[in-house]
Amino acid sequence: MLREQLLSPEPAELATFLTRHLRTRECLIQVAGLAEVVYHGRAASTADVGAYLLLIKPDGSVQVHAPKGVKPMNWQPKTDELTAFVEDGRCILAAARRSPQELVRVIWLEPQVAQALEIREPAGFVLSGSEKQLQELLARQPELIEPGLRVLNRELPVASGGIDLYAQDAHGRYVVVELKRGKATQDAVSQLARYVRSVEEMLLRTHRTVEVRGILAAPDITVPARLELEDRNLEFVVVQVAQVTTTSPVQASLFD
Amino acid sequence: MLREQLLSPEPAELATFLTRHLRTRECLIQVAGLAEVVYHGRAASTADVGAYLLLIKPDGSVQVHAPKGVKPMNWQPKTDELTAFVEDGRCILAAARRSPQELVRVIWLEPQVAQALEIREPAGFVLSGSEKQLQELLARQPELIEPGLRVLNRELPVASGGIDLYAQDAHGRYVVVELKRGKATQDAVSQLARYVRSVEEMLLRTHRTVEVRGILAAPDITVPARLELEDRNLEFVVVQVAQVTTTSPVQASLFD
DNA sequence: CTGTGTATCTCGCGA
DNA sequence: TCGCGAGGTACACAG
Repeated sequence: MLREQLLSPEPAELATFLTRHLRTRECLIQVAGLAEVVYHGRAASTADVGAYLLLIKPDGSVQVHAPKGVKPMNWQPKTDELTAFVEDGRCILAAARRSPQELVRVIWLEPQVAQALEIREPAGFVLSGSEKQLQELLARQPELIEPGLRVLNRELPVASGGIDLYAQDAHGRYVVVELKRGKATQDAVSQLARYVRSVEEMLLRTHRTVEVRGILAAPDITVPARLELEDRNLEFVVVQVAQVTTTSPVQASLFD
Repeated sequence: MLREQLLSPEPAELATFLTRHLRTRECLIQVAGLAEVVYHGRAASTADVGAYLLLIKPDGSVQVHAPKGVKPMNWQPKTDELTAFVEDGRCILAAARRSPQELVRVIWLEPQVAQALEIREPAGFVLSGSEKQLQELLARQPELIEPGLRVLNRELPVASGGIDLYAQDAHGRYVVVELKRGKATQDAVSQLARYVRSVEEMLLRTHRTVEVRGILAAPDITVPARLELEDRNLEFVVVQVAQVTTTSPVQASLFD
């Protein structure tokens, strides 16, 4: 799996190494050591010489990690041009991107370890608990939101954006449901209000008068959001994706 | 800088290695090889056996990278408990976190390379072009928004959230300015409308009548946002953080 | 290509 | 802690 490793390579060595593996696009490339990083694009940034870790994935994405946090210090999600060369006696990696026009340059002063790791295609990855799943669940069992609710549409497109669930209640009133997988904030209330307004406008083109209900469905809601919700005459309903509560010995020991 | 490296370690070896370096919290730890990853917390996920790269930073953050994308496949931003042990003949890394209660487990089937990299403290990192900078600029030169505008407050706290710029125009009318560093969307319009409403309510407690203007200041705006803005009687002003347009030979060659 | 919305968002700042 | 908002957000998806 470790295809190649260089220890404290010379600039030219590193450049050759990088160029070779960038070409094949088969390996995850890593370089660790002292470097400067410059970014220019949507914003601009400079990082003084420090000990950083560079990752280049086979898909061309680039990330430079500092010793803290999950987020890279600098990155490039999709590179259109990825080149390594020697300039002023130092190896430089340049990751460029059009649209938006952006450039990340990593200037290696003291590369310590460079590796090329062979990576097979990614294996099956399943994530559960997303909003999409919640939507599917509630589309099947709208009574979890309110008895008598009938779902007319999912992801109903309306004046930019889609309404999570569009429904009719037991009295025939139209209902806009906005789902959130986490605690609902004021943003969600604004979003819901926007959709309700769109639906009202839409219905007023065919109906004389309309009453459209707006329901925010989430496991929880912040206090300010709740206030604004009530202020706007919208409603809140608790919904929850069932989480398997495994209490394996390991987990128990780690949390207790 | 490369403190220690193991090639194809036995489970017990890897566990010992991890435990030792987790204790010192001095090194960035890396393990690459075949593993399974399980996550359970705000959501839940499983990844089949695959070739992944594990990074553990000195601050305790954990990330598991698959061969694609900037985002890790699994991660843990801040771990309260980080342990490595052998179970059923396999080395397991467990990263646990209270609040939210979350657990990431990496089960190593075939660890290939494990490294401990010495990392010095992060060097000076300067980002320019942020909204904060834009705010500072416009607070100093409010005439860039509108002639005669006087800034009364920055980050004025109001009903949860802060108003970027609170000002008064040449006619003495109060003005709420919402800044965006990028293209303004409907969200920004909602936000601005919310703030204008808050200010109106606030002023109505001391004034008989009020007229509060709302200005969205950004380099650009989406069409739907513009429509909603006009609909709500709010205004848009183009502002731009000056971007240095370096056209160094390198950049030119990379983009042309 | 833009526009929109989700995210285990992360991260930092305040109350 | 919670709540809010920014982010070079990344990323997927629709029109």
